[in-house]
Amino acid sequence: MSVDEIRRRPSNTRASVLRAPGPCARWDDDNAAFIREILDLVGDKWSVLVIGTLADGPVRYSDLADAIPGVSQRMLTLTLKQLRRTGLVAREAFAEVPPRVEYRLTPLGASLLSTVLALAEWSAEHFAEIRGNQLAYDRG
Amino acid sequence: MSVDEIRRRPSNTRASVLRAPGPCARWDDDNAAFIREILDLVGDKWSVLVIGTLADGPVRYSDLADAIPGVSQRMLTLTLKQLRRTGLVAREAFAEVPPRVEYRLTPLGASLLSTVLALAEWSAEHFAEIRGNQLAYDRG
DNA sequence: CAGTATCCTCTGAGATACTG
DNA sequence: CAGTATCTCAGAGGATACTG
Repeated sequence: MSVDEIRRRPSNTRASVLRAPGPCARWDDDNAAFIREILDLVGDKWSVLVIGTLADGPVRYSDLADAIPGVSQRMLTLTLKQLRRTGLVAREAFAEVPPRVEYRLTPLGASLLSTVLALAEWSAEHFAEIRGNQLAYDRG
Repeated sequence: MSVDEIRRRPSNTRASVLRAPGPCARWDDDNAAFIREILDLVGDKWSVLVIGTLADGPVRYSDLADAIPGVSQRMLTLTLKQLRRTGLVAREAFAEVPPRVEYRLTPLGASLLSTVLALAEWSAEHFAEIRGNQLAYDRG
């Protein structure tokens, strides 16, 4: 899929209006909003860390909290809720004492994991280059 | 590169400390911070839209503003500054009247574009499924 | 045209305390 | 254990006006 196809992808929420031709390609409002929605999800402060933690199999709530440095209970709960709503993560509660709740990736979540992994790989590859650019820029 | 390799990738900022083994894999603090840094960049409200707009070649400041729905001058300027600092975007000013300034992707920026495109493609493929999940979740 | 400068608002998110 | 309920605050980001 090309950039332009994504930019112009017909919206299924309302008729998308092609803007008047200009000096460069323009984002259709709907598609810009849609991309932003996915990026909000992926770019969310904790989502990707949660997804990465669930890569190897089901994990309990408290183990998630331990595995992810710095996450608060509130944010972990909100993040999990959001991921469940999107269908990336499934929750299973066991009727035991003490209570046990496990979270795991759905197939959809697993497919996103591999995509996000490509981004992580890119980051790892260009880490040094980016740091160098930042230093050079900051020097003047 | 596997999830675990990314999770454990040795930091070049300070010695990374492997955490005590637990019930599930844990993120090393440094690597979690690094991934968050890249996701902050990519997940930024305007960055990806700017990068996508520059996909086809150099674009002037005011054309960028027109091409990206809803961006304010302030945010466009800040986003471009950030992208330049990271080395994803280059700026060229022409000594003319009226002044002309063009922005274009660097090779680094172009390589990120293709990676982000994979994410956009994933989004497009699973758009309907995600919307359905959200509806189902919201119903009860 | 291509930005800066300033003000202002509103939300993301941490800390803390409580509960089934 | 696995959450929820409040309080609080910094800062992301919009609107507007100004400038080289």
